[in-house]
Amino acid sequence: MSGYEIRRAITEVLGHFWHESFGQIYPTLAALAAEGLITARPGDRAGSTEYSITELGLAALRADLATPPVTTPPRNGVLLRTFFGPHLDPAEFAGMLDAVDAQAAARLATFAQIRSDLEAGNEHAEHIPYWLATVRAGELNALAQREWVRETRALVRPPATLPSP
Amino acid sequence: MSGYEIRRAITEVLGHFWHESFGQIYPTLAALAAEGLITARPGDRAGSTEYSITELGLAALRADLATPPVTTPPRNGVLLRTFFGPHLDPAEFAGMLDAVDAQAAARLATFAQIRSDLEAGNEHAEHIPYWLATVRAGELNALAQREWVRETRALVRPPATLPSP
DNA sequence: GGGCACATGTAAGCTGTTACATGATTAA
DNA sequence: TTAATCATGTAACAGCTTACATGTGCCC
Repeated sequence: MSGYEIRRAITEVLGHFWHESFGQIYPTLAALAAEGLITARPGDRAGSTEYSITELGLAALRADLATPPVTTPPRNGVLLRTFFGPHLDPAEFAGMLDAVDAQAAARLATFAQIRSDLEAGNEHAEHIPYWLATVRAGELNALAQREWVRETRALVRPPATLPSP
Repeated sequence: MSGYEIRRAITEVLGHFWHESFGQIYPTLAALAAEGLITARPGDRAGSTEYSITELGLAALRADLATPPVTTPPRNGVLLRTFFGPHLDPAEFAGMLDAVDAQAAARLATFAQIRSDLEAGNEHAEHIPYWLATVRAGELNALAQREWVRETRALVRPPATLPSP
């Protein structure tokens, strides 16, 4: 693939759990080619370069994947605002919850589409269970977020007391 | 609070959804003091400085909180490894799932402790629902992760076919 | 001819981490 | 007395984003 295609593949395929910018991709491709982990050749379009992984590169990839995953320290803006809830305008806070819910719902719709595409296709058979697992992670996460929104709405705006009989 | 205390409070109280390092905290405190958003005074211990928020600072905090949360682009090492699952040794992959599950279980235990502390105390009454909401977010997220591990184990290692009668 | 998608690459600059240097206070 | 904790601050650097500069090829 070319750098451009790699970017698109990362955005479209890994989008819900990974990202890279051009500023990372192009210098990295040059570095990987210099190390012999990938090879470069002219692409179909003028000026474009297509890359392929080498045996050495595949070994390096596998060694990297065998490394324990790095967990990035958390910076969750929604929960930070929730923590300081009493300092926010209630309507503002409710609006934020609505936005979280709507985004989670939209993600669920996307995942449903990806899931049905994956289940319909019959290529890459050995990869399918793993790809479905990443989609499932997205679904479970979105479902948990929607549940959190429901519970939080109830928590912060307790129901009015029933009129006494 | 002093910078050191702020660090500890962030780690202990906001730890599951926020973090800051000393390299951020000390320069930021100096900048905030220069802007008049906080005031500095000598602390109890020799060489320590305690800070308090000013009215101006409180207004700035509220303005910041009213801003839409910034969502950091995702880099999920576990899902990246899952996506490339067929390139991993199955035992390695299973070990990663075990680790994810164990970490989620540990987080659930921590959250249970925090929750009971929050429910027992009767200070900061107006904050309690919001603090419980952040804990609940951690719980729901950990539960979703454990469910994902269960489902993924089944997905990638399909049950042996039953012996025919 | 214009606009869009494809395509590459770099430079400026911001954010944030890590490591280090330094020292006071407290508990074992 | 010695280790741990409290406490501050900086410098080097890693990582990454954004904006910009530049150009091709296709479709309307």
